[in-house]
Amino acid sequence: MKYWLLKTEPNAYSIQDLANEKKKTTCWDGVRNYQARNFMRDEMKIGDRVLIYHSNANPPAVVGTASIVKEAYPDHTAWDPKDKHYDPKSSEENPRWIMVDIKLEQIFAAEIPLPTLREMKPLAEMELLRKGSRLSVQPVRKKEFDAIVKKASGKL
DNA sequence: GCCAACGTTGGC
DNA sequence: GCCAACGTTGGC
Repeated sequence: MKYWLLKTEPNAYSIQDLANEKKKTTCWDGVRNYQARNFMRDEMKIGDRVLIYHSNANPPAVVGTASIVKEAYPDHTAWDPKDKHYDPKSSEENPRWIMVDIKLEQIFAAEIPLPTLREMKPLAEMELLRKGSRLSVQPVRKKEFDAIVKKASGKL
């Protein structure tokens, strides 16, 4: 089983929006970065665990967890000229972008803000905390995932 | 709103 | 294949 972190801007789509979905499940559409796509396409499997991160928020924070419930399939929003993430180079015959479905596991009672993440020793090498890191879909080490969930449960 | 750090595009 | 110009991300 693998561990991941997915970024979302709460202004556009927050973890509360996910909680409000039927079955607390949503398709993770709109990813338009090759490295992020490749992680979703090649490595994400049903049952993998996910940290949800609110970027461009006050403060930016890890706000909860989810899991993968459907593996990679074409992102149809790329074919819709009216969609914000429309890409004319993607077609039904040759889809360039893909998405997965995720299901909410838990919203942390207390989110973990970025400054706190930076103080946590087990997260010293975390991709999210690297200077200039912009990847919206990124792998997370088990010890990083566990440390964050443990912190959120108030056991640290 | 600013701007540093990236990623992509396209001329050559 | 290089690289300048441009667009985007995301913390502050």
